This record gives sequence, C-alpha cells and structure tokens, in this order.
Amino acid sequence: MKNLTIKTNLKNDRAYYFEVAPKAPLFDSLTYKSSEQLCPGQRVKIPLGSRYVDGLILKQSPVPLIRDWKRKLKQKKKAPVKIKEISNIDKNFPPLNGQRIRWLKWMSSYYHYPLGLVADLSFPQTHFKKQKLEKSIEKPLNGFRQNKSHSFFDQIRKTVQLTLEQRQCVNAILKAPGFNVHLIHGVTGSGKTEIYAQLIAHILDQKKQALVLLPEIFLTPQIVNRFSKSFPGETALLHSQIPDKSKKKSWRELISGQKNLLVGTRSALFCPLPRLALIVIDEEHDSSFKQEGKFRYQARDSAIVLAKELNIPIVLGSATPDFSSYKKALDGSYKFYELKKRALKQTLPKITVVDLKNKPTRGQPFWLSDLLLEKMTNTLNKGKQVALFLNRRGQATSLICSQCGHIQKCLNCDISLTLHRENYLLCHYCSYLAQAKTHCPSCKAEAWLEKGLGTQKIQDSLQKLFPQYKIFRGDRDSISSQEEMKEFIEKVEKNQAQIIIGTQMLSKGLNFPSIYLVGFILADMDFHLPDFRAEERTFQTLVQMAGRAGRTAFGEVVLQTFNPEHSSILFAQRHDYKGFFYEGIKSRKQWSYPPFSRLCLLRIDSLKETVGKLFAQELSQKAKGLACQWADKRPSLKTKDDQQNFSSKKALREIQILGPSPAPLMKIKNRYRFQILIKGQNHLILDEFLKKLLPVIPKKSF
DNA sequence: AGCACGCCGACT
DNA sequence: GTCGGCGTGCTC
Repeated sequence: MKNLTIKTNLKNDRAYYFEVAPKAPLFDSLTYKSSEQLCPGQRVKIPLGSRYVDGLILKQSPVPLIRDWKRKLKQKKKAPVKIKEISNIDKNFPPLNGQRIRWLKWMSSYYHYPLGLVADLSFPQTHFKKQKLEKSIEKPLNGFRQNKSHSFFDQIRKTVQLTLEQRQCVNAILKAPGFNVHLIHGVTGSGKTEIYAQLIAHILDQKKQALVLLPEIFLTPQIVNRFSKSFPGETALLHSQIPDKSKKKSWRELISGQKNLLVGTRSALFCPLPRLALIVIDEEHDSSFKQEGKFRYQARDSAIVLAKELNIPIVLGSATPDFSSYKKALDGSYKFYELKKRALKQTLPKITVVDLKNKPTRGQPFWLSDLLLEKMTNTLNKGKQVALFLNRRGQATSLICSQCGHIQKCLNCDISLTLHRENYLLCHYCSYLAQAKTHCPSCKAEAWLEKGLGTQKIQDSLQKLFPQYKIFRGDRDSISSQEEMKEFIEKVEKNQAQIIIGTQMLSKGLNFPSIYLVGFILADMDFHLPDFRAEERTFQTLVQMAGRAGRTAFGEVVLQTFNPEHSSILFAQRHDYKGFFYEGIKSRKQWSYPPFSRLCLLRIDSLKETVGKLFAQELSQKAKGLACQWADKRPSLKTKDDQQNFSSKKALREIQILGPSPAPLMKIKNRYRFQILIKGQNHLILDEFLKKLLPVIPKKSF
C-alpha cells in the first residue's frame, strides 16, 4: 500500500458507504465513505470528532443511511450530519471473517461493552503509546506449513501410553465432530494434559489450528513446556508478560498459519486463528478466566460461544469443575467424561484433618499442630520434600496495639496494613508502603502485637524449628515473573530446598514429583467472604493443592483448620467432588444463586462517601421502579387476575434488585464503593432488563 | 470583561 | 475516550 490518502479522480468518483464500529465508547456504529470497495472485517483508520481512531468495517451500506437521521433532523432542524471519509485501510491484517464478527457482536452485546473496543482486541495489543501506522506489509500472508509431513498423532501415540479412561475420552471427543462442549472431570494427576495433547496432535495433522487457554500462564511453565516440546515449531505463546515485539510476531505467525497451536491466557481467545478447529480450556473453573476491569468477560463462556459459532469442539477440563459447568454436564447439554484414576496408578493422597481449636502444642507456634510437626519431621528425615500452604503473604495480617487496640491501617483503603519483613507495612490493595513505627500513633505505647499469619512469618518460625533444612517461599513477593517461577521450579526439582512455603499461587499446574507431604496451615481462611462462591473456591483450592502431593508415589496431606466440620473441608478430605457439588447446589437453588439465576453487580464508587451512597440509593430506586413498570408491560407476564401489585410481585420473581449496600471492601484507593445486585431469573430476562436500565443511568464522575 | 474550571453531550 | 461548548463564578 503506497499511498495513505485516497485519491478521488473522475473515474473513481463513486463512493462506497460502510458501517464502521469505531474504537471509542460508542454503542452505535457510524457510517463512513470510501472510494475503495472494502469488505467487512477490515481494520481502518477513521476521523472521529477531532481525532483519528481505529475502526472495524461491519458491512457495506447501499446508501448513505445514517442511524438516527430522523431524530437529528427533528432536534436541530437541519441536517448537519456529513459522512466522513475513511482515511486509511490497515492492510497489515487480513479481514476478520463473518463468524468472528458475529462473535464480537455477541461479546459486545452480552457483556455490554462497545463493539469497536471489543473488536480492537482482535489485533495485537501494544500497551504503550499509540503505535505508528505500519507503512508496508511486512511479510506476505501465505501458506500453511508445506513440508512438514509427519504425523504428530502417530508420534505421540508411540511415545505416550494412555490409560483406558484417557483413550476412551480421546476417542469419544474425536468421534463427535462439530460443535460440542466436552467436560472432562479428572482427579488431579489423571492426565488431562495427555488428552489435550492427543486431540491437538489430531488437529495439527489435519492442518488445522488449536487454541489452549490456561489460567495465569506464567505460573505454569511446566504445562507450557509440555506443549512446546510435543509440537515443536507449531506452538506460539500469548500472554501479558510477552513483550510487544514477539507478541506481534506470534500473532502474525498464527494468522498466517505458520504456527498452528496457540497456548495463552484469556485474551488469546481474540486472536483470529483462521483455521481454528479445537479449543481447550484447562482448569475451566479458575476465576482468572474472568476478566476484571472495564471490559468484563468470562473467557470460558465466551470461548463456548465462539466454538458454537465456528462449529468446532471445545474441551473443558478440571478436577473441580465450576458448578454451572458440572450441572450442564449432568443435564446432558455438555458431553461428560470422568477420569477417576491417576494416570501413573498412584492413589490419591490421604488427607488428615487437624482441628486447631483448643489444641495446646508443645512449645511450637499455635499454627503448627503436633501431627503436622511430626509428619514433617518424618518426611524430611526420609529425604523427601514438604510443601506448606497459606493464603496470606507477608509477616502478619495486621499490627495491633496491645495497649489501646489501635490498628495500623492504610491511608487510602479501609484495610489493615500487612507487616512484611524488614519492618515495612504494605497495603495489599493499593500497594501503599510505610515504615512500621515503633510507637503507637494513638497512645504512644511501644507494644505492637502481630495478628494473623503470613508466609514470611511461617518461614521464619520454621527456619528456627528446622535449621538444618533449606526453606523456599513461593508467593507474589518472591515470584513476580515467569523467569522467577521457572527458577523456583528448577530449584525445587533439584531438591535445593526441602521445605516449600507458598500461597495458592503454587497450587496451579505445578508438578513436583518429590513432594511427599502437603500441609495446609489454615484451610479455612476464605469461608467468611461475602461471596456465594466462597465455599466453592475454598474447596477447589484445597483439592487442587492436595493434588500437588504424591504425583509419582503415595503422598499425604495434613489439613489444619478451626472448622473441621465445614463441608468444604469434609468433602475435600474425602476427595469427594460429587458430594460437595450435590450439597452446594442445594443452597444455590434455595437462595436462587447461579446456576439457578443470573446476576449483575452494579458498583458505584466515589471520592465522597455521602455522594456515592446517595447516588446508589437513587439508582436502586430507579431500578426498582423500572423493574415493576417493565414487568407490567411484558405480555408474557400478564395473567387474568393481573393487578398492579400482583404483577409487581411477579416481577420480583423475575428481577430482584438488592441493595444498595457497601461493597465488601468499602474503601479502596481512596474511593468509597457501594453496590447493587440485580438478580434475574435467567439470562434473557436479566439482559432485557439491563438493556433498559443501563442507558438511563446518568453518566457522572465523582 | 476575561478566564479557569467542571459538566454534558456528541462523535457519521 | 476525547474534545469542544457552555455556564458558573471568581479575579483583575
């Protein structure tokens, strides 16, 4: 492409009109013209207001038809709308196909986020300043691999022996072509990765492409290595830690078909693989598939919709499936596979629960029971490794003055500061950092009491108890990059440390064959969270972490808790996912939480507490009013004895507005947060309601 | 009068 | 998201 401006000579005088989704927070597409014939899915530069933005061609319009033209005319009594010209066509990327565009539109509508901003994710993201427009096409986009003629499938089959369960699963998935959701519920160590690899091999042999989504990829170099080794030359990696340059390179290789396996985190879903034929979501229950921030989406759910659009299979795998996924598997809307045995014939580790209540210890800290201490000693004496888990990093969760009860709090958040080594206080929410003072600012006493446990504290205490052993700590303070994680894994594998202490960061995808004993210092730290999924998450974490024990031989788990009777703990102890599911699903039904309803959380935050609160109250009132009014109008709700009151009640069954209430952590980063929960009987009802409510929320910043 | 600031709405 | 228009209110 040599010229960036478009010449309009006499011959080329005719203008073509296109609907474009601009990369701006606009929910409507806009009409532009061009002297060139363009096709949907092309990326263009367009003038918008006084600047230029990227945009995506949606479709051609036969006439310069402008949305809302009539409304404009009425308002201003003249037609000030002039159609601007597309200023540049980005030829570095081939146009997105119709299926991709339809999927992007679905994403935009389902997650209530402007189409142009969603669509932009289908192009490599550079996260510094605006990129210079590329002058020329770097490489011709041609050709899938030509001279690679060997079969991955044959090769893998030769080298890897599958269990019967695994083989049956692979065969069943291969026999169901087209769109199907396959849920693999496999205990930890049951070899789900092998199944993925076999399926991928099959896809690659057909000269098609596969996508594997993993949660927080930089924490799981082992599984990534597994794929790159099996499919050398075919694998590309995409996640946030990859530098922009190589990200662009990978992207190019993938859309041109030079690479055919994409392993990445949730955003990799947007890479427009032209011949995508299989999607795998590993650890499908993992909450990091949920994108937080401005554009909130669930990558797992979005992937299912994409697979449906492309009519290709999607495989979800987990040892602890999400309740909604498992329910769909039981209902029969997902195909379901159970792997009950560990691949290398190990048994699942034996889990012993220790009640920490009223258990005097013999001199060791309260969080170390006699049993755990004893088992640790035995394990270490046998030359094997011990891993201990605790969901809190730092030294202590808070510093409390033993004289007046003053707690050291963050200035910006309503959160107590966490004491870290070297005497500094850190806010885990806004990273506010302060020196720990020797005297209490309130009563001047010099009597700080450390409350709560952190991984650092555990490390220090254990080092005193086991001076002869080396201890490694794995949490976000000690591991912040993929490199550090790799190093950590290597050191552990080389037995450079005998005791490993970590947060749940280490529970994901790690495979340390030499770890025999896994101990949970406090298994019940997350119960109390005001989240209907808190128990599910605790259970998942416990099972995942317990799964780190005895990957190649028999292993043991000690689970310390103050709530030994809690169902998350009891079922985890028995490795009983099913039992936990049936128990948990009952209360979901009783309180009509998902999967028996759909939720939407509106969060209001403000620098001023009163302003935010008032706004939230007004919004809640508005929503409640709209819910009743809206319900009355819905014909499906009308019954014979339908009166105002009655239908309002019925509306409450379909839509419930709960709140406002202060958000669980009311003050974060100097902002006061309130929330309103909207509960809809199902997605359609909720979405229809939201499409009415969201546009009438006044746009305010405060 | 002149300007700084904040709010609101438009953007084809 | 970003810009411009416009009203308010303060200052020279």
